Amino acid sequence: MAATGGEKPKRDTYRHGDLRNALLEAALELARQGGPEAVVLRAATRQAGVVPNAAYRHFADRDALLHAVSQAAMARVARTMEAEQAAVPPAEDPAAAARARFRAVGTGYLRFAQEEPGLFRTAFHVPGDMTHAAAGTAAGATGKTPFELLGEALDGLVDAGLLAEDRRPGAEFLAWSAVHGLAVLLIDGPLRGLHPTQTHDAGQHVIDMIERGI
Amino acid sequence: MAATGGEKPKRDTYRHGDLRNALLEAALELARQGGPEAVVLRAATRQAGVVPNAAYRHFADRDALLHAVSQAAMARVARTMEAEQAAVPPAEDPAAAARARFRAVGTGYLRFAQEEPGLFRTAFHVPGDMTHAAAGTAAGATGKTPFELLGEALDGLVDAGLLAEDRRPGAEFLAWSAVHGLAVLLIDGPLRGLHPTQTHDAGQHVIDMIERGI
DNA sequence: CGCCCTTGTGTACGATGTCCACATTCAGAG
DNA sequence: CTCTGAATGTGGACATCGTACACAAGGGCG
Repeated sequence: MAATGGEKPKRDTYRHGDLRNALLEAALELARQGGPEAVVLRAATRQAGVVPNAAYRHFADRDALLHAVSQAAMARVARTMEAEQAAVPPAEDPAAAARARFRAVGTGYLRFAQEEPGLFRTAFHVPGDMTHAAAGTAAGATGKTPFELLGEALDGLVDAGLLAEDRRPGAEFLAWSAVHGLAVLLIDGPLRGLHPTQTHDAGQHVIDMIERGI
Repeated sequence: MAATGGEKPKRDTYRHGDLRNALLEAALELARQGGPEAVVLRAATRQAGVVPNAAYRHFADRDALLHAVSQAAMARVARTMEAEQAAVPPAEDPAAAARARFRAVGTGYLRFAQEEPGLFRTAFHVPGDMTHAAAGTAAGATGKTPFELLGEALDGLVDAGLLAEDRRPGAEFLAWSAVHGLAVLLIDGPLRGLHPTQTHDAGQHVIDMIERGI
């Protein structure tokens, strides 16, 4: 019994009915624990209770599957950021509110990176092209991608008078660089295995730097 | 003739003489063009004109080989940073000199990322552990690792009175985060394919942000 | 000169991505 | 309601990879 992995779904109908989705789900789970390189086509089909080749009816090749997983992971990043923003206490001062919303973007991003390192790495794994980070499939509940969320938060800073207009252009790349870099450091860099509280502090420090230096 | 790849070295001696090095060299080239996933053990042995298993006399497994390549790549990062520092014109004002040396660290780092994306990605590819970035094998000509070079540059800023002492602790992680994040953006993020001059500007902007926000 | 440890060889196995031909089924045209 | 074609799964096969095990070659030290 130990020989047969842990896949359950014994189909009785010839058709699966929802293979594409099942494969995506299985692949997402693989990515969750093991990152992009753990997304192996045959494993996904196994989990879905189907023969390896069946996958080719729904994905051109392994890369296409991985790409779909990447998009899904990116969408989760967006959702985590949205959740973080939603959690910020209702603001009195509009400037304080704009600032809180901006910080929530970075905090959410970093939180996701720590909580789901496998998915995080998969989201940003794109050999050759990552422009798709702005694609529709990468959007969260509000229909916005992580980049769009960041952009809006920055606009909010400008509106609130916290960021000079002439500093606005290109600011997303400054902010994104810093936060993403820290995320990498935390996930598999020298800052790995930091205590959660220290991790949070590190994140706040980086965001402080961004606010000062942007 | 087209069937046999492009490997030349027809050995006549049974012993290779310098296999470990040959493998490392071949693997480095593979990484240079194709990143970490392109480092395939069999390809390296093929290039070295030796049977696949021979590699196991010098590396425990593919991961060990990849690790060695990663270290070598990291050393090149260090050398590029050193070169960038060496190129800064002799300073009059000590403060300006410290500042220039600091900026050179970031600029060199970014330059390497653009010029050798494959090696750059390989240098920072470490599934599980990246603490080795501070290991001796990762050092450049002066025997210092990228992290150490950054640390020294920051110390220089403090000595020159450009950075408050109480801001010094942990500053390397702020700076590293920002620069590394930008490097990733430039290599396979939305900033990929930017014009070299724009690329340089982006780098300077990020370093500006660091100086202001650190 | 002879022994043995190091280094390279041969053969083999399991896993993976992918191709091609075939089987099964669903859905719509008549 | 039946027939038929387009979707969807299946089976079998192949090249490539990492790696294990047993064997061969040969260099260095007694």
